[in-house]
Amino acid sequence: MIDSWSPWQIYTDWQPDLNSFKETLDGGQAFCWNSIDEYSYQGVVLNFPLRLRWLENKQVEWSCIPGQNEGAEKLLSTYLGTNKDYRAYYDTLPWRSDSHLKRCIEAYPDLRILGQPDGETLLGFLCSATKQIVQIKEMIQLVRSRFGRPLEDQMNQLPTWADLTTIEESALRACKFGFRAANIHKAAIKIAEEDIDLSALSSQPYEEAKDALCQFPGVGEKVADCTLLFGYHKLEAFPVDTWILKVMNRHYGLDDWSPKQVAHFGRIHFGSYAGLAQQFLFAWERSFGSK
DNA sequence: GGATCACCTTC
DNA sequence: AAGGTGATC
Repeated sequence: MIDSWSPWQIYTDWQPDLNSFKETLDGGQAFCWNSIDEYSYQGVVLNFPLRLRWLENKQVEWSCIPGQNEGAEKLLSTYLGTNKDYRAYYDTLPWRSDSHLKRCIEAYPDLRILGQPDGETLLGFLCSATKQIVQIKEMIQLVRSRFGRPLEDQMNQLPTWADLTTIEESALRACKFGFRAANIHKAAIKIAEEDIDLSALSSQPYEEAKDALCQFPGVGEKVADCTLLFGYHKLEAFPVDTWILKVMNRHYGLDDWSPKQVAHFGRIHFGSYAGLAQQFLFAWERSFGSK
């Protein structure tokens, strides 16, 4: 369709290198971005269709649907993290004494932790158990196109948790959700019946919010930590998945440590911004750590 | 408590 | 085997 996207606008608060740009949007924090070409992505966040592109001078530009400019700009400032002092975050990480972490940061110097809508983040990571990123994206895309509110140009909003109460488990299974369908259906019912306000968790401390999330079926420590890190911007969350177990084994000598033990080590070793460190380690291992 | 296994489906 | 969780022993 002609003219369905606004003119490109400069996003002034982030000037990433190309690797950091791609890894931030499409490195497993979010499952809604599809590449248009080597330098740009299109996706839908809440009810905002968005495009982001990277230019040679490290400038990032964005575009939305005409009429949504104001809302889109506000959303992006949360999503990409305006006024966050990443320099200060890096400074607290132990890269001075941790040469592997230093190497990971140098590979993705402008990597950011996204600030996604909480409900979308929870749904995404409820889909993530023993799935690869491409598969999670496919599941999310299917449920979006079949059950999400239609937006411009064949794009759809992700179903809300209220929407999900009306979607049968079998319909979710038909979206390739597998055994995750039951968890998601039950979580939706629980949210509705107990009148749970997911956004209220953001004002709670990390441990309390984590306990609350772990009450949902299908949410254990790893899914809770991912939701807290990418959906509530709680940077002390340190998700431990198979990649992080591998990292800790190979680069930190933690042989045969349990996920719980590794999570404890991570919080002690990396500190208040352990989740940011985790994302560097994760990104590096996936791209450069050989099998 | 810690270890083991089923759970859907696909690459 | 793939970005886990929950039930069972």
